Amino acid sequence: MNALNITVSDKLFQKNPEETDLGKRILSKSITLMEKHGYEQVTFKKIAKGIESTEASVYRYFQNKHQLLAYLINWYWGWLEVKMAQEFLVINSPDAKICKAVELLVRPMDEDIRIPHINEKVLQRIVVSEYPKIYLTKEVEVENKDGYFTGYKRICDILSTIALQINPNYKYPHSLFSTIISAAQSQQFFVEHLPRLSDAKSGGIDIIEFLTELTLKTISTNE
Amino acid sequence: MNALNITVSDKLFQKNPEETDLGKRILSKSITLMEKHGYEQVTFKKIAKGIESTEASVYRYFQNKHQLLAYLINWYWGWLEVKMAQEFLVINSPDAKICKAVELLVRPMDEDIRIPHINEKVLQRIVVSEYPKIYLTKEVEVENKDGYFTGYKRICDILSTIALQINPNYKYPHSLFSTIISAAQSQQFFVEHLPRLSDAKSGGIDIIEFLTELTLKTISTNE
DNA sequence: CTCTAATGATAGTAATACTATTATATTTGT
DNA sequence: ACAAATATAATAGTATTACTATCATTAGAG
Repeated sequence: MNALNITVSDKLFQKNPEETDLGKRILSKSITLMEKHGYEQVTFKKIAKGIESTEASVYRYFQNKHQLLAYLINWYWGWLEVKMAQEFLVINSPDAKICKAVELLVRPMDEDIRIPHINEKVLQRIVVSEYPKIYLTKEVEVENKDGYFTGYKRICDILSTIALQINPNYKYPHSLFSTIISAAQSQQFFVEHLPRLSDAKSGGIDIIEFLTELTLKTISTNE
Repeated sequence: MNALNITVSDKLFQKNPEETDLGKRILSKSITLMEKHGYEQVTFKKIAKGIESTEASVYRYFQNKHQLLAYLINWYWGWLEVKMAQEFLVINSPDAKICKAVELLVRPMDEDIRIPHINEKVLQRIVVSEYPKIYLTKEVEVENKDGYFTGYKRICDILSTIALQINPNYKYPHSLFSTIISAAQSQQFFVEHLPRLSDAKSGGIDIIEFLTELTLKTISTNE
Protein backbone atom coordinates (compact mmCIF):
# COMPACT_ATOMS: atom_id res chain seq x y z
CA MET A 1 0.00 0.00 0.00
CA ASN A 2 1.28 3.34 -1.09
CA ALA A 3 -1.09 5.60 0.76
CA LEU A 4 -0.08 7.57 3.78
CA ASN A 5 -2.89 9.00 5.74
CA ILE A 6 -2.60 11.68 8.33
CA THR A 7 -5.70 11.72 10.46
CA VAL A 8 -6.93 14.68 12.41
CA SER A 9 -9.84 15.03 14.81
CA ASP A 10 -13.17 15.14 13.01
CA LYS A 11 -14.02 18.28 14.94
CA LEU A 12 -11.49 20.01 12.71
CA PHE A 13 -13.70 19.94 9.65
CA GLN A 14 -17.33 19.91 8.60
CA LYS A 15 -16.71 17.45 5.83
CA ASN A 16 -13.43 15.63 5.41
CA PRO A 17 -11.43 17.46 2.75
CA GLU A 18 -9.18 14.46 2.15
CA GLU A 19 -12.13 12.51 0.79
CA THR A 20 -12.94 14.59 -2.25
CA ASP A 21 -11.19 16.28 -5.07
CA LEU A 22 -12.68 19.65 -4.18
CA GLY A 23 -11.59 19.18 -0.57
CA LYS A 24 -8.02 18.57 -1.64
CA ARG A 25 -8.04 21.60 -3.88
CA ILE A 26 -9.28 23.69 -0.96
CA LEU A 27 -6.38 22.49 1.16
CA SER A 28 -3.88 23.07 -1.58
CA LYS A 29 -5.09 26.57 -2.36
CA SER A 30 -5.40 27.58 1.31
CA ILE A 31 -1.81 26.62 1.87
CA THR A 32 -0.44 28.65 -0.99
CA LEU A 33 -2.64 31.65 -0.19
CA MET A 34 -1.86 31.65 3.51
CA GLU A 35 1.83 31.45 2.96
CA LYS A 36 1.74 34.19 0.38
CA HIS A 37 -0.60 36.70 1.99
CA GLY A 38 -0.83 35.60 5.64
CA TYR A 39 -3.74 34.20 7.58
CA GLU A 40 -5.53 37.51 8.12
CA GLN A 41 -5.70 38.31 4.42
CA VAL A 42 -7.14 34.97 3.37
CA THR A 43 -10.91 34.68 2.95
CA PHE A 44 -13.07 31.77 1.84
CA LYS A 45 -14.10 33.88 -1.11
CA LYS A 46 -10.50 34.18 -2.28
CA ILE A 47 -9.86 30.48 -1.80
CA ALA A 48 -13.00 29.66 -3.78
CA LYS A 49 -12.06 32.03 -6.55
CA GLY A 50 -8.59 30.51 -6.74
CA ILE A 51 -9.97 27.05 -7.40
CA GLU A 52 -12.94 28.22 -9.43
CA SER A 53 -15.47 27.12 -6.90
CA THR A 54 -17.75 29.10 -4.62
CA GLU A 55 -17.62 30.45 -1.12
CA ALA A 56 -20.57 28.29 -0.06
CA SER A 57 -18.73 25.17 -1.16
CA VAL A 58 -15.71 25.98 0.97
CA TYR A 59 -18.02 26.49 3.94
CA ARG A 60 -19.21 22.93 3.52
CA TYR A 61 -15.72 21.71 4.41
CA PHE A 62 -14.78 24.16 7.14
CA GLN A 63 -16.91 26.18 9.52
CA ASN A 64 -14.58 29.13 9.28
CA LYS A 65 -11.02 30.20 8.63
CA HIS A 66 -9.95 29.45 12.15
CA GLN A 67 -11.02 25.82 11.81
CA LEU A 68 -9.21 25.58 8.50
CA LEU A 69 -5.98 26.86 10.07
CA ALA A 70 -6.37 24.44 12.97
CA TYR A 71 -6.85 21.62 10.47
CA LEU A 72 -3.72 22.48 8.54
CA ILE A 73 -1.62 22.85 11.64
CA ASN A 74 -2.82 19.60 13.11
CA TRP A 75 -2.14 17.91 9.84
CA TYR A 76 1.40 19.23 10.07
CA TRP A 77 1.98 17.94 13.59
CA GLY A 78 0.51 14.58 12.61
CA TRP A 79 2.88 14.40 9.71
CA LEU A 80 5.83 15.43 11.87
CA GLU A 81 4.94 12.68 14.31
CA VAL A 82 5.05 10.15 11.51
CA LYS A 83 8.44 11.43 10.39
CA MET A 84 9.75 11.30 13.94
CA ALA A 85 8.54 7.76 14.42
CA GLN A 86 10.29 6.73 11.20
CA GLU A 87 13.56 8.31 12.25
CA PHE A 88 13.42 6.94 15.77
CA LEU A 89 13.23 3.39 14.43
CA VAL A 90 16.95 3.43 13.81
CA ILE A 91 18.04 5.61 16.72
CA ASN A 92 18.69 4.07 20.09
CA SER A 93 20.04 6.68 22.46
CA PRO A 94 17.54 9.15 23.88
CA ASP A 95 20.04 11.97 23.39
CA ALA A 96 20.25 11.24 19.70
CA LYS A 97 16.47 11.14 19.49
CA ILE A 98 16.24 14.61 21.00
CA CYS A 99 18.78 15.89 18.49
CA LYS A 100 16.88 14.37 15.61
CA ALA A 101 13.58 15.76 16.87
CA VAL A 102 15.00 19.27 17.08
CA GLU A 103 16.37 18.89 13.59
CA LEU A 104 12.99 17.81 12.25
CA LEU A 105 11.34 20.77 13.94
CA VAL A 106 13.66 23.27 12.33
CA ARG A 107 14.72 21.90 8.99
CA PRO A 108 12.37 22.38 6.09
CA MET A 109 11.36 18.91 5.15
CA ASP A 110 11.16 17.24 1.81
CA GLU A 111 7.87 17.07 0.12
CA ASP A 112 6.06 13.81 0.11
CA ILE A 113 5.06 12.88 -3.40
CA ARG A 114 2.40 10.56 -2.07
CA ILE A 115 0.47 13.61 -0.91
CA PRO A 116 0.46 15.95 -3.88
CA HIS A 117 -2.21 18.29 -2.57
CA ILE A 118 -0.16 19.32 0.46
CA ASN A 119 3.15 21.07 0.08
CA GLU A 120 4.84 20.27 3.35
CA LYS A 121 7.57 22.85 3.02
CA VAL A 122 5.09 25.65 2.52
CA LEU A 123 2.92 24.25 5.29
CA GLN A 124 5.89 24.36 7.62
CA ARG A 125 6.30 28.04 6.88
CA ILE A 126 2.65 28.57 7.74
CA VAL A 127 3.12 26.81 11.06
CA VAL A 128 6.09 29.07 11.82
CA SER A 129 4.10 32.21 11.09
CA GLU A 130 0.66 31.32 12.34
CA TYR A 131 0.85 28.63 14.97
CA PRO A 132 0.11 30.60 18.13
CA LYS A 133 -3.01 32.04 16.55
CA ILE A 134 -4.86 28.79 16.93
CA TYR A 135 -4.64 28.73 20.71
CA LEU A 136 -4.48 32.40 21.63
CA THR A 137 -8.23 32.82 21.67
CA LYS A 138 -11.00 32.96 24.21
CA GLU A 139 -12.32 29.65 22.88
CA VAL A 140 -9.13 27.76 23.68
CA GLU A 141 -10.67 25.52 26.30
CA VAL A 142 -13.62 24.42 24.22
CA GLU A 143 -11.39 23.87 21.22
CA ASN A 144 -8.96 21.94 23.34
CA LYS A 145 -11.77 19.48 24.12
CA ASP A 146 -12.48 19.26 20.40
CA GLY A 147 -8.92 18.16 19.72
CA TYR A 148 -7.63 21.36 18.19
CA PHE A 149 -4.27 20.87 19.88
CA THR A 150 -3.76 17.14 20.02
CA GLY A 151 -1.06 17.15 17.38
CA TYR A 152 1.10 19.50 19.40
CA LYS A 153 0.38 17.81 22.69
CA ARG A 154 1.30 14.40 21.34
CA ILE A 155 4.71 15.57 20.15
CA CYS A 156 5.24 17.28 23.47
CA ASP A 157 4.38 14.04 25.30
CA ILE A 158 6.64 11.89 23.16
CA LEU A 159 9.63 14.13 23.72
CA SER A 160 8.88 14.44 27.43
CA THR A 161 9.00 10.68 27.75
CA ILE A 162 12.38 10.58 26.05
CA ALA A 163 13.70 13.31 28.32
CA LEU A 164 12.68 11.30 31.35
CA GLN A 165 14.73 8.39 30.02
CA ILE A 166 17.76 10.64 30.19
CA ASN A 167 16.92 12.06 33.59
CA PRO A 168 13.95 10.50 35.37
CA ASN A 169 14.09 13.20 38.02
CA TYR A 170 13.69 16.15 35.70
CA LYS A 171 10.69 18.06 36.95
CA TYR A 172 9.52 20.03 33.94
CA PRO A 173 9.61 17.91 30.79
CA HIS A 174 6.33 19.16 29.32
CA SER A 175 7.18 22.78 30.01
CA LEU A 176 10.56 22.19 28.47
CA PHE A 177 9.28 20.72 25.25
CA SER A 178 6.38 23.06 24.78
CA THR A 179 9.05 25.74 25.13
CA ILE A 180 11.43 24.04 22.71
CA ILE A 181 8.77 23.43 20.08
CA SER A 182 7.56 27.03 20.28
CA ALA A 183 11.11 28.29 20.20
CA ALA A 184 11.85 26.19 17.15
CA GLN A 185 9.08 28.08 15.38
CA SER A 186 9.74 31.53 16.74
CA GLN A 187 13.48 31.42 16.21
CA GLN A 188 12.88 30.63 12.56
CA PHE A 189 10.57 33.60 12.37
CA PHE A 190 13.02 35.89 14.15
CA VAL A 191 15.99 34.92 12.00
CA GLU A 192 14.01 35.88 8.97
CA HIS A 193 12.14 38.95 10.18
CA LEU A 194 13.48 40.24 13.50
CA PRO A 195 17.14 39.23 13.52
CA ARG A 196 17.93 41.22 16.65
CA LEU A 197 15.98 38.65 18.63
CA SER A 198 18.23 35.83 17.58
CA ASP A 199 21.92 35.08 17.17
CA ALA A 200 21.36 32.50 14.49
CA LYS A 201 22.07 32.85 10.83
CA SER A 202 19.53 31.55 8.38
CA GLY A 203 19.82 27.95 7.34
CA GLY A 204 18.72 26.48 10.61
CA ILE A 205 21.99 24.97 11.77
CA ASP A 206 22.49 27.60 14.49
CA ILE A 207 18.95 27.24 15.71
CA ILE A 208 19.41 23.50 15.91
CA GLU A 209 22.61 23.86 17.89
CA PHE A 210 21.07 26.43 20.19
CA LEU A 211 18.02 24.30 20.95
CA THR A 212 19.86 21.02 21.26
CA GLU A 213 22.40 22.40 23.67
CA LEU A 214 19.69 24.15 25.66
CA THR A 215 17.67 20.97 25.95
CA LEU A 216 20.47 18.61 26.82
CA LYS A 217 22.03 20.94 29.38
CA THR A 218 18.69 21.51 31.00
CA ILE A 219 17.78 17.88 31.49
CA SER A 220 21.30 16.79 32.38
CA THR A 221 21.90 15.64 35.96
CA ASN A 222 25.48 16.82 36.35
CA GLU A 223 25.02 20.03 38.22
CA MET B 1 8.44 64.84 40.96
CA ASN B 2 5.84 62.20 41.24
CA ALA B 3 5.21 61.44 37.60
CA LEU B 4 6.42 58.33 35.93
CA ASN B 5 6.32 58.40 32.21
CA ILE B 6 6.59 55.40 29.97
CA THR B 7 7.42 56.49 26.47
CA VAL B 8 6.73 54.52 23.34
CA SER B 9 7.62 55.19 19.73
CA ASP B 10 5.45 57.89 18.20
CA LYS B 11 4.70 55.57 15.32
CA LEU B 12 2.55 53.65 17.76
CA PHE B 13 -0.20 56.24 17.85
CA GLN B 14 -1.78 58.94 15.74
CA LYS B 15 -2.14 61.27 18.67
CA ASN B 16 -0.55 60.60 22.03
CA PRO B 17 -3.22 59.10 24.28
CA GLU B 18 -1.24 59.97 27.42
CA GLU B 19 -1.73 63.66 26.73
CA THR B 20 -5.48 63.91 27.03
CA ASP B 21 -8.22 62.68 29.24
CA LEU B 22 -10.01 61.00 26.37
CA GLY B 23 -6.79 59.29 25.37
CA LYS B 24 -6.38 57.86 28.84
CA ARG B 25 -9.96 56.68 28.91
CA ILE B 26 -9.39 54.93 25.60
CA LEU B 27 -6.37 53.12 27.03
CA SER B 28 -8.19 52.20 30.19
CA LYS B 29 -11.25 50.87 28.40
CA SER B 30 -9.25 48.98 25.75
CA ILE B 31 -7.40 47.17 28.49
CA THR B 32 -10.48 46.01 30.31
CA LEU B 33 -12.29 45.06 27.11
CA MET B 34 -9.35 43.16 25.65
CA GLU B 35 -8.77 41.21 28.78
CA LYS B 36 -12.42 40.35 29.09
CA HIS B 37 -13.33 39.50 25.52
CA GLY B 38 -10.01 39.02 23.75
CA TYR B 39 -8.36 41.06 21.04
CA GLU B 40 -10.45 39.72 18.16
CA GLN B 41 -13.75 40.68 19.77
CA VAL B 42 -12.77 44.26 20.54
CA THR B 43 -13.77 46.98 18.09
CA PHE B 44 -13.29 50.72 18.20
CA LYS B 45 -17.04 51.06 18.26
CA LYS B 46 -17.24 49.03 21.47
CA ILE B 47 -14.41 50.99 23.07
CA ALA B 48 -16.11 54.26 22.13
CA LYS B 49 -19.42 53.10 23.48
CA GLY B 50 -17.79 52.04 26.74
CA ILE B 51 -16.43 55.52 27.37
CA GLU B 52 -19.38 57.38 25.85
CA SER B 53 -17.39 58.73 22.98
CA THR B 54 -17.47 57.94 19.27
CA GLU B 55 -15.69 55.60 16.92
CA ALA B 56 -14.23 58.53 14.98
CA SER B 57 -12.66 59.92 18.13
CA VAL B 58 -10.90 56.67 18.88
CA TYR B 59 -9.56 56.63 15.34
CA ARG B 60 -7.96 59.99 16.04
CA TYR B 61 -5.68 58.27 18.57
CA PHE B 62 -4.96 54.98 16.85
CA GLN B 63 -4.95 54.03 13.19
CA ASN B 64 -6.43 50.67 13.95
CA LYS B 65 -6.77 47.96 16.57
CA HIS B 66 -3.42 46.46 15.68
CA GLN B 67 -1.65 49.73 16.45
CA LEU B 68 -3.52 50.01 19.71
CA LEU B 69 -2.42 46.54 20.76
CA ALA B 70 1.15 47.33 19.78
CA TYR B 71 0.95 50.50 21.86
CA LEU B 72 -0.30 48.68 24.93
CA ILE B 73 2.27 45.93 24.65
CA ASN B 74 5.14 48.35 24.17
CA TRP B 75 3.92 50.31 27.12
CA TYR B 76 4.08 47.09 29.13
CA TRP B 77 7.65 46.29 28.10
CA GLY B 78 8.68 49.86 28.84
CA TRP B 79 7.19 49.61 32.26
CA LEU B 80 8.84 46.25 32.87
CA GLU B 81 12.17 47.75 31.91
CA VAL B 82 11.70 50.48 34.49
CA LYS B 83 10.84 47.89 37.13
CA MET B 84 13.86 45.82 36.20
CA ALA B 85 16.16 48.82 36.39
CA GLN B 86 14.82 49.64 39.85
CA GLU B 87 15.36 46.12 41.11
CA PHE B 88 18.82 45.81 39.58
CA LEU B 89 19.99 48.84 41.53
CA VAL B 90 20.38 46.73 44.63
CA ILE B 91 21.42 43.47 43.02
CA ASN B 92 25.06 42.85 42.23
CA SER B 93 25.48 39.32 40.93
CA PRO B 94 24.41 38.67 37.37
CA ASP B 95 22.87 35.37 38.43
CA ALA B 96 20.63 37.14 40.88
CA LYS B 97 19.67 39.65 38.22
CA ILE B 98 18.56 36.86 35.91
CA CYS B 99 16.49 35.34 38.70
CA LYS B 100 14.85 38.64 39.44
CA ALA B 101 14.15 39.29 35.77
CA VAL B 102 12.43 35.94 35.39
CA GLU B 103 10.39 36.65 38.48
CA LEU B 104 9.29 40.01 37.10
CA LEU B 105 8.31 38.38 33.82
CA VAL B 106 6.09 35.83 35.48
CA ARG B 107 4.69 37.36 38.63
CA PRO B 108 1.68 39.61 38.32
CA MET B 109 2.95 42.97 39.41
CA ASP B 110 1.45 45.46 41.74
CA GLU B 111 -0.47 48.30 40.26
CA ASP B 112 1.16 51.65 40.16
CA ILE B 113 -1.09 54.24 41.69
CA ARG B 114 0.73 56.98 39.85
CA ILE B 115 -0.76 55.65 36.63
CA PRO B 116 -4.42 55.19 37.37
CA HIS B 117 -5.54 54.79 33.77
CA ILE B 118 -3.47 51.66 33.24
CA ASN B 119 -4.08 48.55 35.25
CA GLU B 120 -0.75 46.79 35.01
CA LYS B 121 -1.99 43.44 36.24
CA VAL B 122 -4.68 43.29 33.63
CA LEU B 123 -2.27 44.53 31.01
CA GLN B 124 0.10 41.73 31.89
CA ARG B 125 -2.68 39.24 31.21
CA ILE B 126 -3.22 40.84 27.83
CA VAL B 127 0.46 40.49 27.01
CA VAL B 128 0.30 36.81 27.94
CA SER B 129 -2.69 36.18 25.69
CA GLU B 130 -1.99 38.47 22.78
CA TYR B 131 1.69 39.20 22.50
CA PRO B 132 2.65 37.13 19.44
CA LYS B 133 -0.17 38.68 17.44
CA ILE B 134 1.72 41.91 17.09
CA TYR B 135 4.62 40.40 15.19
CA LEU B 136 3.02 37.44 13.42
CA THR B 137 1.91 39.48 10.44
CA LYS B 138 3.08 40.16 6.93
CA GLU B 139 3.85 43.76 7.92
CA VAL B 140 6.38 42.75 10.56
CA GLU B 141 9.39 44.24 8.84
CA VAL B 142 7.84 47.63 8.20
CA GLU B 143 6.47 47.74 11.72
CA ASN B 144 9.83 46.74 13.07
CA LYS B 145 11.29 49.87 11.50
CA ASP B 146 8.50 51.88 13.10
CA GLY B 147 9.51 50.66 16.54
CA TYR B 148 6.67 48.24 17.13
CA PHE B 149 9.00 45.82 18.89
CA THR B 150 11.58 47.99 20.59
CA GLY B 151 10.24 47.30 24.06
CA TYR B 152 10.77 43.59 23.67
CA LYS B 153 14.11 43.96 21.96
CA ARG B 154 15.46 46.21 24.69
CA ILE B 155 14.63 43.73 27.42
CA CYS B 156 16.15 40.98 25.35
CA ASP B 157 19.34 43.03 24.92
CA ILE B 158 19.62 43.90 28.59
CA LEU B 159 19.32 40.29 29.66
CA SER B 160 21.72 39.14 26.94
CA THR B 161 24.34 41.51 28.28
CA ILE B 162 23.92 40.11 31.77
CA ALA B 163 24.20 36.56 30.47
CA LEU B 164 27.49 37.44 28.80
CA GLN B 165 28.79 38.64 32.15
CA ILE B 166 28.22 35.15 33.47
CA ASN B 167 29.66 33.42 30.44
CA PRO B 168 31.29 35.66 27.84
CA ASN B 169 31.58 32.74 25.46
CA TYR B 170 27.92 31.85 25.31
CA LYS B 171 26.95 31.95 21.66
CA TYR B 172 23.19 32.48 21.73
CA PRO B 173 22.22 35.06 24.33
CA HIS B 174 19.56 36.81 22.23
CA SER B 175 18.03 33.56 21.10
CA LEU B 176 18.04 32.42 24.70
CA PHE B 177 16.25 35.44 26.08
CA SER B 178 13.76 35.84 23.29
CA THR B 179 12.96 32.21 24.07
CA ILE B 180 12.78 32.79 27.82
CA ILE B 181 10.59 35.86 27.52
CA SER B 182 8.21 34.08 25.14
CA ALA B 183 8.20 31.03 27.36
CA ALA B 184 7.41 33.15 30.39
CA GLN B 185 4.27 34.26 28.58
CA SER B 186 3.26 30.99 27.02
CA GLN B 187 3.81 28.92 30.15
CA GLN B 188 1.46 31.22 32.01
CA PHE B 189 -1.09 30.71 29.27
CA PHE B 190 -0.62 26.94 29.24
CA VAL B 191 -0.92 26.55 33.00
CA GLU B 192 -4.24 28.29 32.85
CA HIS B 193 -5.71 26.91 29.62
CA LEU B 194 -3.74 23.94 28.29
CA PRO B 195 -2.22 22.34 31.38
CA ARG B 196 -0.97 19.30 29.50
CA LEU B 197 1.67 21.51 27.93
CA SER B 198 3.18 22.41 31.26
CA ASP B 199 4.21 20.78 34.52
CA ALA B 200 3.71 23.89 36.56
CA LYS B 201 0.91 24.60 38.97
CA SER B 202 -0.68 27.98 38.93
CA GLY B 203 0.87 30.67 41.07
CA GLY B 204 3.96 31.12 39.00
CA ILE B 205 6.54 29.68 41.36
CA ASP B 206 7.04 26.53 39.25
CA ILE B 207 7.34 28.54 36.07
CA ILE B 208 9.95 30.73 37.71
CA GLU B 209 11.93 27.72 38.86
CA PHE B 210 11.67 26.07 35.47
CA LEU B 211 12.86 29.15 33.60
CA THR B 212 15.58 30.13 36.02
CA GLU B 213 17.11 26.68 36.07
CA LEU B 214 16.85 26.43 32.31
CA THR B 215 18.59 29.76 31.83
CA LEU B 216 21.38 29.28 34.33
CA LYS B 217 22.19 25.75 33.20
CA THR B 218 22.25 26.84 29.60
CA ILE B 219 24.67 29.69 30.04
CA SER B 220 26.85 27.89 32.56
CA THR B 221 30.35 26.93 31.46
CA ASN B 222 30.76 23.71 33.40
CA GLU B 223 30.00 21.16 30.75
C1' DC C 1 -12.40 87.44 23.16
C1' DT C 2 -11.01 85.22 19.32
C1' DC C 3 -8.75 81.51 17.23
C1' DT C 4 -7.43 76.89 17.27
C1' DA C 5 -7.62 72.25 18.60
C1' DA C 6 -10.38 68.55 20.35
C1' DT C 7 -14.47 66.20 20.35
C1' DG C 8 -19.16 64.84 19.03
C1' DA C 9 -22.70 63.67 15.78
C1' DT C 10 -23.82 61.67 11.81
C1' DA C 11 -23.39 59.42 7.41
C1' DG C 12 -21.56 56.52 4.20
C1' DT C 13 -18.72 52.63 1.90
C1' DA C 14 -16.37 48.40 0.76
C1' DA C 15 -15.31 44.18 2.54
C1' DT C 16 -15.99 40.29 5.63
C1' DA C 17 -18.12 36.43 7.51
C1' DC C 18 -21.38 34.23 7.25
C1' DT C 19 -26.62 31.78 6.01
C1' DA C 20 -30.12 30.34 2.87
C1' DT C 21 -32.27 28.69 -1.36
C1' DT C 22 -32.61 26.54 -5.55
C1' DA C 23 -30.78 24.37 -9.61
C1' DT C 24 -27.78 21.16 -11.73
C1' DA C 25 -24.52 17.61 -12.11
C1' DT C 26 -22.61 13.25 -10.52
C1' DT C 27 -22.35 9.11 -8.13
C1' DT C 28 -24.30 5.00 -6.14
C1' DG C 29 -27.41 1.19 -5.16
C1' DT C 30 -30.57 -1.97 -7.17
C1' DA D 1 -30.66 1.50 -16.84
C1' DC D 2 -32.91 4.29 -13.56
C1' DA D 3 -34.16 6.36 -9.20
C1' DA D 4 -32.33 8.29 -5.23
C1' DA D 5 -28.98 10.48 -2.78
C1' DT D 6 -25.23 13.50 -2.66
C1' DA D 7 -22.10 17.14 -4.10
C1' DT D 8 -21.49 21.30 -6.12
C1' DA D 9 -22.65 25.71 -8.45
C1' DA D 10 -25.11 29.90 -8.71
C1' DT D 11 -27.08 33.43 -6.59
C1' DA D 12 -28.83 36.35 -3.07
C1' DG D 13 -29.02 38.40 1.20
C1' DT D 14 -27.65 40.08 6.10
C1' DA D 15 -25.21 41.89 10.06
C1' DT D 16 -20.95 43.49 11.30
C1' DT D 17 -16.45 45.41 10.68
C1' DA D 18 -13.15 48.64 9.55
C1' DC D 19 -12.70 52.29 8.12
C1' DT D 20 -13.28 57.68 5.82
C1' DA D 21 -15.53 62.05 5.52
C1' DT D 22 -18.02 66.13 6.84
C1' DC D 23 -19.63 69.50 9.73
C1' DA D 24 -21.10 71.42 14.13
C1' DT D 25 -19.94 72.32 18.87
C1' DT D 26 -17.10 73.08 22.77
C1' DA D 27 -13.05 74.23 25.54
C1' DG D 28 -8.73 76.18 26.26
C1' DA D 29 -4.61 79.21 25.03
C1' DG D 30 -2.77 83.45 23.76
